[in-house]
Amino acid sequence: MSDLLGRLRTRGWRLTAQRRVVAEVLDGDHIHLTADEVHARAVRRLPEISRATVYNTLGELVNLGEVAEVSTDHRAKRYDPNAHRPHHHLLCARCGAIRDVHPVGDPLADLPESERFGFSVSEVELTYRGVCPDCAA
Amino acid sequence: MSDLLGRLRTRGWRLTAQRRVVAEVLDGDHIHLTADEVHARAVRRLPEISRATVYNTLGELVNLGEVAEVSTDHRAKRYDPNAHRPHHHLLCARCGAIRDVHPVGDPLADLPESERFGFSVSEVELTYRGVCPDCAA
DNA sequence: TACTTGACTTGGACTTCGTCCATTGTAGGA
DNA sequence: TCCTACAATGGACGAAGTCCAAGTCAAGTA
Ligand SMILES: [Mn+2]
Ligand SMILES: [Mn+2]
Ligand SMILES: [Zn+2]
Ligand SMILES: [Zn+2]
Repeated sequence: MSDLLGRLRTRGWRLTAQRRVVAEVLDGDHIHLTADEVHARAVRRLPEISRATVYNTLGELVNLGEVAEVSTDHRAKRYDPNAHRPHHHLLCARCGAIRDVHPVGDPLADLPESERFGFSVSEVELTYRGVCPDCAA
Repeated sequence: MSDLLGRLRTRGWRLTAQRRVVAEVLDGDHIHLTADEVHARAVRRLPEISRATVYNTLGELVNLGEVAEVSTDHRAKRYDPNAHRPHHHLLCARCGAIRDVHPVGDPLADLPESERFGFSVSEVELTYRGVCPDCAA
């Protein structure tokens, strides 16, 4: 996320207060906020920012490959600024906590040709579920 | 899915026309319908069946472990009658086609202890994405 | 600095997916 | 056949997200 704004400027992005705030809110590790959570935090810094703008900006960041969409539960999408180093997710079935994880090996290699049905397979998403230490206590 | 209705009856399920129709609609291989698709097909056999009943019945089947909920895209949940033999999914990014797949190896074993953050991990969901033969042509 | 303009933002209407609930109907046992 | 607890209904409601016409403004130009 470090020099996100610089990278975006060179791509012709118009730098507005709203976009700056959305980028700031997304900064950090193990960040997986919903659009409404992003909006709530953005409003603290820029009270007049609209929900529509947050959705627009998140969508653009996803298209540019700067942010990844994550579907953990069947609820709202979550937005992950850690899009540059590929990773997977571990989540707590009780409280919804999410951690970035890096399994060993390549799950793509585990899908034999006979199980590909003629598809050209390019991507794999892996979600581990369990109970976190806090919820187990 | 074979003797689903029999199994449900022994569990004290009241056997109604609506539930029978929902079960019939879900019968088959590589079936991953949304609730509204289930409703549309059910209506053909039982015109007065309501959306609420379809949702209720699907929810019950999921709780009983007879049907699995699958979240492929970020849209509607899909209902998978193939809940008894565990499997994963391969889907086409263009047309949304979904196939059941069985990767080799155990993805659970690929998550080292150091990447578990104290969680007790019990479940793993694996989704492959690509382009199906029809869409590639 | 002031001007200009196309890109950006806004709020509210709208859509989709799903839940909830009061009322009505009925499966299955007595 | 009758009873009644469980199930079905449809319409209101809610959450998440999209769309649009109108207003605003970033940044290039002079
Ligand atoms: Mn992540
Ligand atoms: Mn399946
Ligand atoms: Zn937890
Ligand atoms: Zn396809």
